[in-house]
Amino acid sequence: MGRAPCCEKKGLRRGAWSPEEDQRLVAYVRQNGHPNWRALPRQAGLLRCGKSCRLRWINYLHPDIKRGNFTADEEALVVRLHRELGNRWSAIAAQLPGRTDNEIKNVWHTHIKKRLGGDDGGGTGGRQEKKARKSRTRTAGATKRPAADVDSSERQPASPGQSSSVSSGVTFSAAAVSSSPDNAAATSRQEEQLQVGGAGKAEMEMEMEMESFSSAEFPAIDDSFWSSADVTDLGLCAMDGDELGIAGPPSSSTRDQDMEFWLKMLLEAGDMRDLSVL
DNA sequence: AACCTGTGCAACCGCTCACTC
DNA sequence: TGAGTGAGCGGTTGCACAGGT
Repeated sequence: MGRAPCCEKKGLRRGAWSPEEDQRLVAYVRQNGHPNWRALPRQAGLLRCGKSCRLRWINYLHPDIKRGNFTADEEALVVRLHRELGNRWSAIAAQLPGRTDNEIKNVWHTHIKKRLGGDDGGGTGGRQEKKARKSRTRTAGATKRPAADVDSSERQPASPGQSSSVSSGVTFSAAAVSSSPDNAAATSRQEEQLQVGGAGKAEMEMEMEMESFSSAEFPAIDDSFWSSADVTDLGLCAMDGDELGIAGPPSSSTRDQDMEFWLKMLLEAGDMRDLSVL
């Protein structure tokens, strides 16, 4: 019963929105609201799919949207809500005024999940692998947007207040943090890496060793840890070791020292479990 | 300087739900 | 009651850019 496509794609623009389009959309919605997204683009004089307009409005143009990096509190809330609600981003977004489901989803996949120690089993788990593949093919001269696409000069600059690399703080070694559910995934990641590169094999082996150590010897760090003694409250995202009063990973450290540092951090963090914040 | 790789985010895709007729 | 339609949601992709080699 093939559903009709949400819009006739022929002749419609795709890709990044130009300032003029934004302006039109905002002006139209301000004046008329959005009783019917499907009809809106035509009425507003936009060569866009209604769905696309809706998305643009909700995720970017809506006056209540809060731009910029997530605060520690917001991240903590996302972590907690995700634990309660799963990947129901819209439900999570409802608890974070000014944040959209899309934004939260992005933040989750790019920042938080990584910090929590990798794949949560859902969604974009294969991202790294795909990216790697893509990079390989891209250099061989592949992916470009369709011709209908906007040219790059029209591309939106990063939104106001948004630095393009917003990486917040410390990057955990996946091995050191890997909390129990993820061992399989982590292992496969490592296997993958082992296949890819000959260099650094010793490091890999060490990581794998560390990982088996962490899963065997560590008390399992369950999700409640991350939500109770929140990551941010441990200062793991925004502070370095000095600020914590803990000797940070020596700047010219060897990898072993790094490992030791993070192990120590995690062990100490484990003692902070009942520092319940939320 | 040139190239390669990883990251972050905006946008798209496809599915499901809710509603109407 | 079932088909058609619009809206919403979650997953995925494409691209720019930063950092590394």
